Amino acid sequence: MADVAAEAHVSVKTVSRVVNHEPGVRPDTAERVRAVIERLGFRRHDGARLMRQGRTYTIALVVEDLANPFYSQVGAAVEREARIRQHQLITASAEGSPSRERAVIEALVSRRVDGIVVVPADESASSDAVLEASSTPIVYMDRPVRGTPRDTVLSDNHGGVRSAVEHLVAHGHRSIAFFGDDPAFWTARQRREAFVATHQGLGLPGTPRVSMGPHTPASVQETLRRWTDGLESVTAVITGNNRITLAVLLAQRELRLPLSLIGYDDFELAALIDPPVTVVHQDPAAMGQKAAQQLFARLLGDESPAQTVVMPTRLIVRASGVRRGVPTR
Amino acid sequence: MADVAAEAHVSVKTVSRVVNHEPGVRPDTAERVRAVIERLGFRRHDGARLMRQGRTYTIALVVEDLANPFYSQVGAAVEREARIRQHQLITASAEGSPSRERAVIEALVSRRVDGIVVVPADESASSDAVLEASSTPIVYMDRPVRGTPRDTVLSDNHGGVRSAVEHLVAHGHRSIAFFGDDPAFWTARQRREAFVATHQGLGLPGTPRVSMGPHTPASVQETLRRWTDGLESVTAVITGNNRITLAVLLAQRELRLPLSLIGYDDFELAALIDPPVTVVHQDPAAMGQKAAQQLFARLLGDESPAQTVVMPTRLIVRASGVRRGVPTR
DNA sequence: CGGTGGTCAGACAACGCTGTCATGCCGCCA
DNA sequence: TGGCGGCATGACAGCGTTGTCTGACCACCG
Repeated sequence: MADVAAEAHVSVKTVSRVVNHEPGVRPDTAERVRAVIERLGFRRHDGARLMRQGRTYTIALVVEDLANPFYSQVGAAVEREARIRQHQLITASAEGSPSRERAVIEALVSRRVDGIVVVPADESASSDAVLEASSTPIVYMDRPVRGTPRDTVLSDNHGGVRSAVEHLVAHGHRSIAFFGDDPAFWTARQRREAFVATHQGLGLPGTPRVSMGPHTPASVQETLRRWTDGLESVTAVITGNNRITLAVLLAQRELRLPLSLIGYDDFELAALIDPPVTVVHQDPAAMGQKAAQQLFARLLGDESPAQTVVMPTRLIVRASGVRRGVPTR
Repeated sequence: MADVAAEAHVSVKTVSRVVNHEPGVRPDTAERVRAVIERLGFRRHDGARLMRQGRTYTIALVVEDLANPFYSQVGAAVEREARIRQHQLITASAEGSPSRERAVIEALVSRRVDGIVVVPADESASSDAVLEASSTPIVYMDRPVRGTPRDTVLSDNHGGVRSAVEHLVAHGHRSIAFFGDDPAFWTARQRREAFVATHQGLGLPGTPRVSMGPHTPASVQETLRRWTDGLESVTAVITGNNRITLAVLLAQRELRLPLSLIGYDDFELAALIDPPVTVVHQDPAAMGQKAAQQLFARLLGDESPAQTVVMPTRLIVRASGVRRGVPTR
């Protein structure tokens, strides 16, 4: 900027004014400055600018794994909201490790990002102190966190599972089982509880059959074999996430079981599997958008108490939920 | 930092030394400073630090759409490389628009990111001047760009298509058609050319049947109907990307065509479709990793001439490639 | 013709940190 | 006892901007 100023025989401040379209520069002066800027290929150094202004116009997204479609859709949505508001997005993976997540968040705070959206690795509010000290706004997604209340965007796990159970029951199923993810995950526990509650609420016979992860394809197959072996055979299965849906589909094909199935999370080509798979759809893009909007509201000075939003799920009915199972009697 | 210095009765420079683990501070002094830092919740302001040092320890990735699995895998790989090297990653979508891409790149250059990985929207080197002036290293991915030679990481489109054609021919197919994407895309043109060349190279009868995009499900279905109607019916189809594979699968199901199929790009659950879909797999993670590595080599001072790397593809053989088609005679 | 107000432009400090150089102190040796 | 070297620490400038304040100049009015 100093170079431009010298070349154009003006002060740096005037160059600054021109660059930022500030008023109070005579058109001919501005033109002269612009010409020099063009000639010298000058670009304002945003780092310096933002330092002066105290804001970085940058937000961050911390997730487990960017390649996971759920997170990548969240990422795309958050990036979009950021771009609309002239902010940049830093994305970072914590790879599911709470300690790495903490380190990542601290690094982001050191960079003075304006705010952070996090899908937390666990429920310990391990970065609370840092966030507090720096008063960096944060929005948690998908899973709540203990400690200081913060803005949180969750998915309606309970409603999603309930809609799945109800759908199966409406199609005549009475013997429904649930494959959940590792109960270390909050969402997995939520979905399990929802399954058990709905199972009992609807007065289905017997104890709810539940198998929680971590699963392997072999363990899923083994469990499935056990459940379909005998008089009280399961006729329908609900899965707790994407990966498990895949495992169940494979096992089912292997064992030639005509089970009904409802998967949690929609997936590409679910419609092309035979039979097309009915799923509980959470809308990651909507969740990401909502989280980003919450964050930006805070950045604009919203001081209201922390808020938890529960996003609805939607049952996408395809063919796999209808009765076609092994008769129970 | 000044606050800490005052509180600990030392100079800011000493605080700086402690924060950065520089030698030349007496242990007891360091300890006192650390205590104050802890008490005050001080965090070094990386923006200021990086400004002083001239590097931002930040790289950027510019793609079309973060939610697209191809790009999200690239993103995850690039982020990983960045994290390993203590850099942050800014991700940005250009949504396929060259002008937006240009704006995005200019913004990144203004932020003085240390380097950029781009999947370019088109072949016009529209950001050349800016990159040149700022001497920001850039690596192009998936598609080359005209203008100044730059590091580029491509996929072996020719080899991928050739392996697909050869696989089909090996299974007795003689009448193979190709559905490509919009020829505005460099990769689409590459794959088309590869198809035509291989078709002729192997001495397959007739003119190669090719349909280029943009496609709609309806247009795909119509074309497919035409090609399978009559004596010279097509028995196998090769698709030019993911989306087209999906469209063909749907059309095929609709029309009840027992076509063989090889898709470009692997996709989740390709193994679960009936029959499981044989695909040409490009490895987005490997491409992203390679691109990031190239970029970091430049950041470390590698001054060698721009380099183009072509990453191999792999044919993942499932069932859909074998002969099962309508007899040609 | 002096005063007033408006327009354009520049000087200067500051954002928070670090690189460079200077300083003070201590111990050691001749 | 004077000189020297090494260690711990600090003063200061500067990274590239922008906010604030000041100043020069001009036009206009009474």
